[in-house]
Amino acid sequence: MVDILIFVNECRYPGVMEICCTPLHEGEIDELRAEAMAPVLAALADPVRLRIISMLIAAPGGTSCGCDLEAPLELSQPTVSHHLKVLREAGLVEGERRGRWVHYRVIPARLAEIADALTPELVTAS
Amino acid sequence: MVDILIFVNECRYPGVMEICCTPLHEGEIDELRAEAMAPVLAALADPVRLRIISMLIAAPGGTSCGCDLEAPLELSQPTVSHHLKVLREAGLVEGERRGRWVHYRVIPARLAEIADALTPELVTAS
DNA sequence: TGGACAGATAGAGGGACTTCGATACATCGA
DNA sequence: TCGATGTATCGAAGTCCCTCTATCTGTCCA
Repeated sequence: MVDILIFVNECRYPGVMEICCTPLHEGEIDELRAEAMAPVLAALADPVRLRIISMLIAAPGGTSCGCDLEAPLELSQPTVSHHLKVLREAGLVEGERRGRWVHYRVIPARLAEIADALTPELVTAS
Repeated sequence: MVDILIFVNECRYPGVMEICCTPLHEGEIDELRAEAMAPVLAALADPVRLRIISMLIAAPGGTSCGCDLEAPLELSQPTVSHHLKVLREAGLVEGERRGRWVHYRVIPARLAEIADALTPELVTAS
């Protein structure tokens, strides 16, 4: 899809083009914060893992064992285990072993952190 | 002086927001929604692109031309152009050509939609 | 009109990711 | 103790992503 919008701006000051590239960057996040935030977003940036998170939240009690995820996801056990590990290492879910099962649960605060990190910037922008 | 500014915004995922940003906590999301949401998160899941978004928001007027991003990011022009393209195709930023510069701007609503989709219902989830 | 400059594109190299089958580990029940 | 079952890890194949250099397009100014 390509949207073509045509804007017609009147510029009163011919020299204004030179101002366009004034140095900016005040209050932008630093490299460290970006490097810390990206992996968590990367953990979320997979259809399978989004579905896993959604399924965990929707599950009765907010928990589900890994074996119950394989069938609806139509993925092999090692693959599901891999995705759960990624989510675990990103701090987005936690697992609790109960006998031979591991019950997984979403950590809501972690999701909220990410959401908040994306939201406040909108205040200054709008 | 009259400048004619042309907006060319390509969205690789047409109609994606309608299905992409169903909150994760409102029942189990289906495969289509997950497939639509993941690429937008993937666009965000890169330190360079997070910094670009932050820099655009922090810039005076909320816009910056691509050339001003290269130095602080310490990346080549093609690399910065590539990242801007990814953000553009995810619908997270838009570019507006002014003369030989292209001014980029974050689309706050898009960020807000992602944030809303991630925001868990802490009351029920915790 | 030609040089200078901003931006986009093409292609390549190196690395990371997703998925699988095979296999090891952990726990339960008989 | 032994077999069954749930989970984790390993290694491989294929794909995708980030970055670069080289090059092309588009725009401005002398």
